[in-house]
Amino acid sequence: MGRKRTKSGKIRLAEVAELAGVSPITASRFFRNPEALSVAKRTRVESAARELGYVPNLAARALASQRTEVIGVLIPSLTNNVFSDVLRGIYDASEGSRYSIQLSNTRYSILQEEKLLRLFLAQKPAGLIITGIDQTAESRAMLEAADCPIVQIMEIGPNPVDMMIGFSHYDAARAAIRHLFDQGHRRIGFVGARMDPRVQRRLDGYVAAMKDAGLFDQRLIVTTATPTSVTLGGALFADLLAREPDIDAVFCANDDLALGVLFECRRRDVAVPDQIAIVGFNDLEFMASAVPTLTSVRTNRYEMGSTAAAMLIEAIEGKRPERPVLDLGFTVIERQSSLMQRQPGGLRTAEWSPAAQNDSVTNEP
Amino acid sequence: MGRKRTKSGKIRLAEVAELAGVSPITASRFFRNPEALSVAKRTRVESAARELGYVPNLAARALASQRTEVIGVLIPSLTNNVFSDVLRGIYDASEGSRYSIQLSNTRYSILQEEKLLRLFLAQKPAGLIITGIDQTAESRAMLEAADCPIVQIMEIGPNPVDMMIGFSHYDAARAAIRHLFDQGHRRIGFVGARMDPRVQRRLDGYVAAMKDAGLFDQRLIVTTATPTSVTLGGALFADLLAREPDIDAVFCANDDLALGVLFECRRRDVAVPDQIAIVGFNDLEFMASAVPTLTSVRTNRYEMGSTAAAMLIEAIEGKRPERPVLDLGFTVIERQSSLMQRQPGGLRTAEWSPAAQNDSVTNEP
DNA sequence: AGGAACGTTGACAGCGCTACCAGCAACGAC
DNA sequence: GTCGTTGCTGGTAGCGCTGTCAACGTTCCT
Repeated sequence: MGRKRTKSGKIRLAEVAELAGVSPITASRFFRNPEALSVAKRTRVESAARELGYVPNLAARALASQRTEVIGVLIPSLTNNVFSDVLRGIYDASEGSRYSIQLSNTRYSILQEEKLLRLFLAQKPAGLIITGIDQTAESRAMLEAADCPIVQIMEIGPNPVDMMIGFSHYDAARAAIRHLFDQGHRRIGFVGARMDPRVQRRLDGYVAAMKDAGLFDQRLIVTTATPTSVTLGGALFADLLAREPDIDAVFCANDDLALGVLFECRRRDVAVPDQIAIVGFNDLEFMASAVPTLTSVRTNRYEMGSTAAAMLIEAIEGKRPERPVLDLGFTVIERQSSLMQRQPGGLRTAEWSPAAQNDSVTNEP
Repeated sequence: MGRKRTKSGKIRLAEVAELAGVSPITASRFFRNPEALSVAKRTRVESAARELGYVPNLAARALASQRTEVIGVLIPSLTNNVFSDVLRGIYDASEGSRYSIQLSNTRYSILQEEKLLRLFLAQKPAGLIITGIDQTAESRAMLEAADCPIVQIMEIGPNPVDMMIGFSHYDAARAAIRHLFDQGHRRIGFVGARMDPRVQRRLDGYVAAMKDAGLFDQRLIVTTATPTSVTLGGALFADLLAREPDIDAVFCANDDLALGVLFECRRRDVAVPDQIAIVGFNDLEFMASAVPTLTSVRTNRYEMGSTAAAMLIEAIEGKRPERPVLDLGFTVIERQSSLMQRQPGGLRTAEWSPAAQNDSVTNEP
């Protein structure tokens, strides 16, 4: 009776084919492209597979077809809330598809990223999602030589490797500062941590806005390479306040820092927003709940992840998007921490959509 | 000249072997068990591999060896901070090993878990990390039949499938309540969300502690199946307070809820801890930074992840741990939000270590 | 009616690696 | 000196699947 089963007792494609009364290759096609089969054989194979509880062997498939059904994802941090939202989007969008996610953590190092990229590409992934637009020259070359679709996420920039989805951190920061100007603030501090490329571009946006208004002062900027935390936000703000007691607002490069600043204000009995206005970045869930509620720049992180994965899967399957670069925009969510006169509703938003926009404050260099 | 290269231009093991002047199988052994080679051949293969930039084809390896070098990880949520810490531990511990992590999200559904488990096991993972001790009977059967090491994480219970690492949520909750008793609180509310099995066991611990003290009152408990959030913490607390205005403390099933409660207190001008004491669970970073600082039960999440992965890898390689069940314990971090008289140092801790412990409050049923 | 075009199916030959077993030299025990 | 025994190396034969191409009807066009 030949070898009916492998020693491990697993059902092979050949068994399914035999039960269905077709050749193995026909059974194989059923799983990859059912439309190519006649209805009769399709149902036969389907019921045979179900009856035997067949599960394809992905290793054999990968070896024979010279490609895997793995989407590689490179992100800089697993701890950061921002990435957990993005990841959730990626996993949600890939669920139900044939593709599985292979995740790796670059720890904010582009050298580590290069190393992981080499590893990933050697396994011929079906597609790749990478964070940001700052890769080493070597990484860039590998990406360009890769024969799979690639999506860069988190921000947009001039030279996409392939597809790109994100928003302008520079513009978002400028919009936040403009909001503070609108509320009458002039001595606006900047608090930033980690200082990865995207935080750096937020700083650039802040600097540009301040310079445009003739209000730039280097001493208003406090940054550190240390990873971000709520506690750190409080500490950096304390430093800033000690040095520049006349500041009237703080723009924080992320919401954890903003929460830390809020707590530090409370600790020092500094009134928010009357003495110090606070603006954060990302609009994490707690911002709406804090007392006072905290203004932040909402970024569409979940959508970034899910859209990136969806675009990637489409591209893998040959349907390339009409526009390879997608700007998801951002929204300044104005809340109590930065509004000088309370609004009746308590919430105003200044949305910035990338499509139809002619706004001098956010778009000028 | 035979086929020197595959069409894709990739270096194969055979090329490395040829350059090194050994047989392919010897080259293969170099990558799996270098000690089995003579020093001369070892160095020859090593330099040949380096020179050609050889990267093994994992699909072929998996197919030939009938096993993969993949560690499957099943967690219920990607959003929850708790799991991002655990995950970081897992990824850190697996880095540098030959194993790669395959992550899937059960979304707190044991049916989804069962489905994913079936998928994972079909690919013969090298090992498996699963969350919690509540699996379907079907899942349980599959796990017991699986021929790979398995670690259950996040909590400990009576019947490990294989290895287990975590702590007693029940005991941790009791320790938190005991701390509140010590501080003179009697009408202690419970605020919980999502109500997954571990939160449920925290509730059980709370109930047991309250009953033991003769202080149990069903009306002190507010729970919901809704996913947790800071905002939700405030809302649940508002409900509780409306119904039971005489409460003097709240034990929150997690720190997000606790932060929400703190904000709600601030919103209502309820003094913390003088009118209401607050205790959270997990000791996320912001708890130490809040105003007042928030008491919480510290859980060793990163260690749980890293130790689980390390144990698993050891077990995969044949070195099974002496004790398959590891209790990582917890620590009640006492901070301002629950201390009736301020301590000079501002921080006291009541550590509970699983090893040498004879504490009636935490260990009685 | 002849032929092209299409849809459907199957035979064959690997994909790149490792399990298994055999072979060979060097060594020590009797 | 013979016989294991050990350490290292290589040959053979797949692992389970799919790419390629050829072959077979069937339909449709001219």
